[in-house]
Amino acid sequence: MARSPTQADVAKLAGVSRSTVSFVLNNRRGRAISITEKTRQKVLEAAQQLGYAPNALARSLRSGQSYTVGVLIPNLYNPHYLELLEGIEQELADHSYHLALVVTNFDPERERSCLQSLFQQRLDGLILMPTFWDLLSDEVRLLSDRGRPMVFLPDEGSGVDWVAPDIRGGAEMLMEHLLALGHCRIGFINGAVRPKLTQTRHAVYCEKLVAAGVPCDESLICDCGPTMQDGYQAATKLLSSSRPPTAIWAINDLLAVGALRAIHARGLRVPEDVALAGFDGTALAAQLYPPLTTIRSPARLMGRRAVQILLRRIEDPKCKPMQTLFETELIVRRSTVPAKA
Amino acid sequence: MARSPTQADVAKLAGVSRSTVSFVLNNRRGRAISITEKTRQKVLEAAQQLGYAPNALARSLRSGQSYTVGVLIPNLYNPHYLELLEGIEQELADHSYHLALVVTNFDPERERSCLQSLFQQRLDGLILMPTFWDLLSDEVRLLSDRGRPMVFLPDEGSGVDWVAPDIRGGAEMLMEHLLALGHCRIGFINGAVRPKLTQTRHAVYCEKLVAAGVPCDESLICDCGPTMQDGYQAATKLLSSSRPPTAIWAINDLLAVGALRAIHARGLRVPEDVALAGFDGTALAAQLYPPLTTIRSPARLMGRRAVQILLRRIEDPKCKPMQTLFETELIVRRSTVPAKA
DNA sequence: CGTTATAATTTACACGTGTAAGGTGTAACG
DNA sequence: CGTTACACCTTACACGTGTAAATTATAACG
Repeated sequence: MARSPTQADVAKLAGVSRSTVSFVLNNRRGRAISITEKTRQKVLEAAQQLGYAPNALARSLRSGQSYTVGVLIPNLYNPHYLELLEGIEQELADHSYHLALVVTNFDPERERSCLQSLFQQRLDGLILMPTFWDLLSDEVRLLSDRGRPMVFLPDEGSGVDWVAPDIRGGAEMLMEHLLALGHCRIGFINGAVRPKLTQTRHAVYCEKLVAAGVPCDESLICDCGPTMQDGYQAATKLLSSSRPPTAIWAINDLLAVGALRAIHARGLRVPEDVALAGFDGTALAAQLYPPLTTIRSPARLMGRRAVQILLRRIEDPKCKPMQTLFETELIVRRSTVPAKA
Repeated sequence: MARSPTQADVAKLAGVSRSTVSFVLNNRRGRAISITEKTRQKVLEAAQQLGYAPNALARSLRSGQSYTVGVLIPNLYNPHYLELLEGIEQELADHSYHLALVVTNFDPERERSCLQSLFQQRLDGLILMPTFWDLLSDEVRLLSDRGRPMVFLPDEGSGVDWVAPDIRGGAEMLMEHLLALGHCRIGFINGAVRPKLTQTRHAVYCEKLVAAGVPCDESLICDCGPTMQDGYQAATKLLSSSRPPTAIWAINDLLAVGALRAIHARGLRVPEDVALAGFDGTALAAQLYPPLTTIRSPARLMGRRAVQILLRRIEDPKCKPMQTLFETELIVRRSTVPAKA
């Protein structure tokens, strides 16, 4: 009921000064400050009795550290982002850091207000998952100038810290896989909320087709929104074309879920009639039927690494940019290669 | 580079006292404090020039409000929890509150340390999604006694604030639906991480069978973990029995995903050979093939409501317990009822 | 016993803010 | 001209903490 007890309350009860309480409670062994065992016990007992807990805000104000990291996530329904977030959360927890979550929905305004939080010292650092940060370069530069730590995940920029998967490598493996299976008409479902996030895969898609001597048919490329439902509609559109594709590549696993339903709904078999592949290698891909061929990037590891870099940056703001590129891996499953009957 | 500017810096540059700066910046119109337009402009200009932003920590320390709400979530892969979280996040954002996320993995230790945070005034309140809180009654009671606001989502206890879906009603509708379709052997996949979360559905499952004159065959009930993979294994086990079920009810949509793959993998058709139903009514359920019959609870709304209650509680700690039960809805889809051919 | 070294504790300041209370200066009015 | 009223601004305190510096108590030693 009453307000939470403070060191002053503990001090009064124990009959000592407030700073003695502080010394006892922050007792770093081997410190130049010494306390009699007797008063030490008195203080601990009083603290215990009152149920004292230090006020984290006051502590942060004093120390300049909030032990809180902000995380910008575009949405909460794409499992790839969530696996990244899982890694981030675990690593932060391992270091006793707190996690402030902001869902941006790709809205620059939301992102801006989040950067503002970093500004206001509520946060020790920021992990920016795919964002419009290129549109916010003013704020970002200002924050950089003030030495505010931030890590981009994934986003490769020079002079800043980032973690990213080798998207190009993965995309190449995937296209080679599809082409090697003999597919010439490959549909491409391109969730185009952010051109920046999709441009590499789009480029590789075209390059690999051309390299294989296949013309890049624009009608096989279908832009759409970010949800499963969008993937369903995109695939439906591709399949109802007069010359439908024999394989479909959805730019991420989430869109592939919708695409898979669209294929099934038309009574087509996967992969016999239409092969299907995704991207990201989420757990969901393995649980579809048939299980989905995809490119795995080690999302949880990437999340953890982003935190490691951020914490390193916090403790040493001057150290040179840290950037990690993670290998990706082709996971071939039944959605492109039928079980040997 | 240099530390962030404070009101003192602004004051010095503008040539006024620090508190004048504070008055200008917090300028509540119609306040008893008046400032000359001239100095007002001087201050604003100086603040602008220095890029001043108020220190949120100091402000919180002073005001006793952190404008941050803690959210305990069991994990980040069950879409139902994520939809609840979405609602929470949106409503918090609408009220300019911050969201501190803690993933508990059903680990009481994690939950305890999170409650500790509330203790330390870092948070204004807490939203507890399914937790072991009944095991933490000591801490919870202590926090309650100190008037710390918290809302349970979902968890019905007397004397505390909560939001919950009508699980019993939903379960009854679902069982009636399956029984009406003529199913007698109904498998029940029971993700039994927390008995408390599943006991109602389990009870209804038995009651409705008995009421229909069908004995409750224990071999049709399969406990399992919380992941899609667990659902796959559970369904596989059920289907490989000597007398396999003609319908399967997975206690949530996530487990149903795995179950669906298991059914398909055995070459069985849904719903002709085995019908399948889930629970929660997540977006994922609609995107499976065939689309999944399920019980919808308005997750985003529930999340929003939880926040509304919490904020109400924060502004008036004395008001009587607020509890909201949300209606659930049976969504019949093709996984139990075939399309009319 | 007086001095001194050192252990134990306290006083004092800082972190950055909001705001009550006090102090100036100017204008109005008797 | 003296008083009063008011607009404007500043001084002063509080929030709860960590810690340097100053102070007091204790013990050691000549």
